[in-house]
Amino acid sequence: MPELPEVETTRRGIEPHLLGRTVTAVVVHQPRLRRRVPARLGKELTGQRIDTVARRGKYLLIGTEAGTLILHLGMSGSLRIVAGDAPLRPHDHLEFAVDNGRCLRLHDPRRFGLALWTTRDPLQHVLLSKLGPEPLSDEFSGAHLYAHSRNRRIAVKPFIMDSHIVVGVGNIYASEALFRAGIDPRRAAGRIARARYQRLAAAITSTLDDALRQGGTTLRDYLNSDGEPGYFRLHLNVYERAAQPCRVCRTPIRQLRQGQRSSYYCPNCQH
DNA sequence: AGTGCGGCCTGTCCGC
DNA sequence: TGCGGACAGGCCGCAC
Repeated sequence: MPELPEVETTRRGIEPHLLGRTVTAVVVHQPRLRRRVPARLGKELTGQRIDTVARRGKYLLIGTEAGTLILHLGMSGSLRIVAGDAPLRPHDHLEFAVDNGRCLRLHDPRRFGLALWTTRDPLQHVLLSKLGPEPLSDEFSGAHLYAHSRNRRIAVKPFIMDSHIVVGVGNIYASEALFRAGIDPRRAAGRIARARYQRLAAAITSTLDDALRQGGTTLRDYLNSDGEPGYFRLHLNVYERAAQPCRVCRTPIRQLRQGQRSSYYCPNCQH
C-alpha cells in the first residue's frame, strides 16, 4: 500500500504521540507477518522511552536507548494512534501501549508488513544497509540515476522502483513520475540520456513532494494515523486511468504489465 | 551481477 | 448464489 509519502505522513502523524513516551506494554496478536515478529520484542521494548520516530525509505524506526523497533507497512499495513481501550479490529496484529493512555496499532490484512528489533544502528541492518538515497535529499540526483543505469537492460520503471537505486518510489509514483518526465516506462534504463535522467530525478522529487503535501494517495484503503485519507489521488495523471484521456493531450491512457505490476502511461506524451 | 519470477497473505470484484 | 481467477500503495529469495 504505502509508498514514501504515505509512510512519511504516517511518521509525522504518530511522532507527536510517541516522542518522550514510555512503552508500557507490547501485545502481539499475530506474530506471523512477512517475518515472524521476534519473541523478545515485548521484553526488550517495554519500559523503554521513545527518543526518536524516524524513517528510512519505507521503514519506520522507533528508537529507544535499548534498541530500535523497525516497522514496515508492506502492501496493506497502516498505523493508528488510538485510545488504549479502543476495540480491536480484525487484522490489528501488534499494539504498543504508551504512558499517556494511548496505543499504537499495526493493522495489516495481507501481513506483508514487518516488525523487527535491533540493538545496533538500524541503518546497518541487513535490510536497510544497501538502500539507495532518499529521493527528497540532496544525495539524490539525475547524475545518480544515470551512473547506476549504465549497461542496465531493465525497463526504467522497475529500475526506479528498485529501493537499492532510490528508496520510496512504488507502483503509483513510478508511473506518475515517468509521465511527468515524458519517459516511456518500457524504455531500457541503460538507454536513457543523462539530460533525461535529470528530468526524471526532478519528476520523482516533485511527484513525491506534491503527494506528501496532499497527505499521500488513497486509492482503496490507505488512511493516515488519524484515520484520514490522502488527497493526491485527485492529482494522478495516469495511475488507474486506463482508457481515460491524457490530461495534457487527450490521448487515451494505456495500461500494461511489467513483472506482475500494472503500469500506466500516455503513448503520445511519453517516449 | 543483473534479471525475472514465485511466494508471502487477505479482501474485493468480475465473469461464468 | 457460489466459485475461480485476477488483481491490489512491497519486496525478499531464488533460480538462471
